[in-house]
Amino acid sequence: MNDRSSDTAAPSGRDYAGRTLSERRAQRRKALIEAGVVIFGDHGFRGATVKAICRQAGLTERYFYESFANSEALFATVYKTLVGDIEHEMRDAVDQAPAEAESMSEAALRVYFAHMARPRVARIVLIEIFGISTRIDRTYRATTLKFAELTEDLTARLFDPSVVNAQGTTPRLLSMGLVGSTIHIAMYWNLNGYRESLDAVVNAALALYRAMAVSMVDTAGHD
Amino acid sequence: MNDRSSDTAAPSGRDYAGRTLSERRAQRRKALIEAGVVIFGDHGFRGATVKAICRQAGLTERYFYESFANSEALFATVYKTLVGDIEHEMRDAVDQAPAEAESMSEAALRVYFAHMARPRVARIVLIEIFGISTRIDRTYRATTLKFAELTEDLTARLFDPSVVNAQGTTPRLLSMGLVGSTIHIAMYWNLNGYRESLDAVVNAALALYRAMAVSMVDTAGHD
DNA sequence: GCATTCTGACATGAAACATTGTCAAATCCA
DNA sequence: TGGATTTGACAATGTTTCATGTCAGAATGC
Repeated sequence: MNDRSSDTAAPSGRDYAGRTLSERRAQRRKALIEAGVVIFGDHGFRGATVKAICRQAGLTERYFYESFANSEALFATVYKTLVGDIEHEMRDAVDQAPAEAESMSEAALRVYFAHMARPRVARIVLIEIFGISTRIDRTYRATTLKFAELTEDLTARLFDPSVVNAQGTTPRLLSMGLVGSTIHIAMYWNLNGYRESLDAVVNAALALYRAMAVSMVDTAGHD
Repeated sequence: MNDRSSDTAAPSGRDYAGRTLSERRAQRRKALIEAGVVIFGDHGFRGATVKAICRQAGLTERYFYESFANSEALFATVYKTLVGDIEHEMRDAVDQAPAEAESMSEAALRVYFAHMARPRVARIVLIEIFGISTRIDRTYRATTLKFAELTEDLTARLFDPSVVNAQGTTPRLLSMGLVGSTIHIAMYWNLNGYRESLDAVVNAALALYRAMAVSMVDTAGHD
């Protein structure tokens, strides 16, 4: 359902314009992904046509189906590419930050919101991802889980199991809640026209993480 | 763009089957909204056809266009109806709860998650709402804002402006974050097959509200 | 009872798109 | 250079669905 390796074309696979077949294919595929960011980001998934994407990529429809089975497959790839880049950059920022939960969290959040400041990326990652298909919904769930796990890694000590169980809830639900607060602040930021500064949204998201930390420490201390 | 009052039909508007014209129209409209919950909830917005909705409602296509300009208009009405019911019931629960922030918050959250326990409602309100059109996106933003304001009303004292400004953020962003954490816990609950109990998700959401409250009080006290 | 209106089943037209196919020009390699 | 392949532009086909139209029969008020 995702990508295609070979299909209608190329019985021989010789060079063309100084590039091998696989190089040409990879380049076209990359162009389609970048065009997908533009078209999906500007018109949404529903408003995007294969023709418009190919036009943006400077390719014709035939090459679309060389790399992707349909526009949903391209969308899934676009989404995974964007999220993968963000995750990678976030992990780098965490590694380079002082080894302390607050600094690491702030570094990660700053990277996240810097990406969400790009309207096309924000629209794809925050809005368009929903309601396309159950398959894509599963991709979203998996992605969110990964970020929740990242959150749990970062702040593992905040979610002392005994404390958590005493409150009658689970660390997974709490970290999903924190991830959701971050996502939603970004969503509001985008839908409301980016009126707030980057610092403001980073601090708001961070305040919730900090509050959760403080709350946990307090609860543990008073027991 | 939303609903229609009169159109192709009825130059006279006499009774039929013991009901006036407006009564019949209202009944058909209601049937369409209820059918919309089923069809949109089971197949999503993209997977829903006017024909399927009419079939579910026990009506023919003509009566669809009597009440709605297109399926997007029906979806908007379905969404507003569902959210309006939830909001109404939440406010009732808050009014009947002990006049104390934690009890009121818990009462409201319990109502919210009780509704989100219905898969069709959850899918429409949490998933399908996104990416249909910019108009619907605005509806979502307005709805979320209303819930953020409700949160702010409930916990006004938690968001002492001086405290908040000292943290370099705004109460609106914080309340949006809290609303987002609640929404996202519900989304996870739904996408993950409702594995957790109602109490567990209510407590997880409540923990974040409580944490924010504790954090604010602490910060204010230490200044 | 009867002309009129309402209803439901189905037909029809129109538009948008995805996907495949055609073909001439560009490019390669031998 | 010449045969083969790759590319790009565009046509063609088929499907889907919306939105409206048609029409016979049911129900109404007078």
